[in-house]
Amino acid sequence: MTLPLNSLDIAKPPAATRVVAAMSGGVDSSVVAAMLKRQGYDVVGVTLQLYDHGAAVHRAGACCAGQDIHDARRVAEAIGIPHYVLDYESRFRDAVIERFAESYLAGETPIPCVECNRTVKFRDLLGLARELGADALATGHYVASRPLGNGHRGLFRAADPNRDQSYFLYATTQEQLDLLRFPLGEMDKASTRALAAEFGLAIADKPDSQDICFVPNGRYAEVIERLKPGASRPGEVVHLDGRVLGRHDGVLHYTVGQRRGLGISGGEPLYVVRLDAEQARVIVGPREALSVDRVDLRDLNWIGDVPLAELPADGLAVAVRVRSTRAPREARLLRDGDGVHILLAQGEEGVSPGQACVIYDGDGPGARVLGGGVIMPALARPATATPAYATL
RNA sequence: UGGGGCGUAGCCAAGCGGUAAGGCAGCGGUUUUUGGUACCGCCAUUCCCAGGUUCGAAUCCUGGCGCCCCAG
Repeated sequence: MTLPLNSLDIAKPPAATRVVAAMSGGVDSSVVAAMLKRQGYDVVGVTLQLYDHGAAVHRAGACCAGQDIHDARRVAEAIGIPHYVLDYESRFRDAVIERFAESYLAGETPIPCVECNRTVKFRDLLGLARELGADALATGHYVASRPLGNGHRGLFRAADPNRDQSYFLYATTQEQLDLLRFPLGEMDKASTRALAAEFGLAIADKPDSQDICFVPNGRYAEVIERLKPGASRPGEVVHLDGRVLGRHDGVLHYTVGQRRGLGISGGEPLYVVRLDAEQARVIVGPREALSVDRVDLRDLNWIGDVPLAELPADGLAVAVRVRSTRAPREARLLRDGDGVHILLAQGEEGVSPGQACVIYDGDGPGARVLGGGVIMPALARPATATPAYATL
C-alpha cells in the first residue's frame, strides 16, 4: 500500500520528508522556508555566500552576501529550522563571474543569473542537498514544476506572468527538476509578501532584488576591467554602410540593440547591430536593421517530451522568448545538421549573442518550458536578408 | 576686395517683427532577478559680434568678423 503524496508530491508524511530550502535572505525564499516548516516538513535552511563586497555594503536589491546572510540566519532562527551558510565564493567566481567577463570579451552579452542557477545553485547546491539526505530542494523562484505522469517533473511558467522567472531557469536539467520544488509557482508577489508578514518575518518589506547581484551600482564594465585588466580595447564605431562614425572604449560597453551611449548624432537614432570583438568594432545601423527572424542556438538544454532527434522535418510549433521581459512569441523549432535553430514568426529586435532563447509549448501563463539555448552570433545571411532600405 | 549664399544648443534644423519648434547626442528617472529596448522628464533669458530702427528684433537697417559657392 502506497502512502498518499504530500504537498511536494512525495509519498511520505511531511515530518519524514527532508527538504533543503535555499535561502537568499530575501522575501521569497524566506516565505518558502516558513511555509514548508509550517506544513510540518523537516526543513534545513542553506544560504550560499557567493561574493563579498566587504561588510560595508548594504546595497538594496543585492543578495547572497553580507546583510542578506544575516537576514537569512535570522529568518531561520525565527521559524525554528537549522541553518547553514556555505562559502561558495570561489565556485561562484569561476562558474559565474569569470564566464561573465569572458563572454563580454568575446563580444557577447551573458546572463549571469542563468549560469548561477545551472551551476552553483542547481548543480552544486543540489549535490549538497542529496548528501544531506534531502528528498527535495526548494527555492523561492517564481516558476512551477509539476509531475508529468511519467515519473518525471516538467517546468512551467509561473501563474503570475509578471513575475515568471522561467526564462532564467531554462537550463535546468531533467535530473535537477526531479528533485527541485518551487512552492511560489502559483503565487503572486503580493500574496508572498502578505505571507511574510503573517509569518512575522523581519524581511517582509525588503525590496526586490534586481540588477546583477555581484555588480555594485550597475557598472558591470568596471567589474570586468578589474578582473581582466586591459579588457577595454578602444576601436571604431562603423555604420552598416561602411562609414566610420566614431570611436568607442571597448565592445564590452555595448550590446546588440543598444541605442544609448554611442555618442553619435545624426538624423536618426542608431542602434548597435553587431559587435566584432576580434577587430574591436561596434557596428551600428537604423532600427530596421535590428530585426531578426532566425536565431541559432548552442548548449541546448532540452526537457520536452519529444526527443530532439525525432522532431518532424518541418519542425515543431513553439513559442519563444529571447528576453525575460516579454511574453513568449510564436516560433518554429527546427533541427538541422549541426544544431538547432528557431524561426521567429514576427521577428525580434535587439537579439544578442550570449543571451538565452527559451522555448515554450505556448504563450500563456502556464506554458511548459521545453528547453532553451544560448543565442549564437548571426551567420552571414543570404541576399534575401538584405535590409529593405538597401534594396530599392 | 566681381557676384551670390550662409552664420540659431555638442550636431542637424524650424522660425521671416510679437516674446526661441522638432530630431539626434547627452543627463536623470520609470519598467526589469541579465544586457538592451521602450516610455517619462531635463537640456538656448537667447539666436556670430557691435551699433541702430521699433512699444517690441533671431527676424528690418548699418558696420564688422567667419565660413561656403560661382566667376575671371
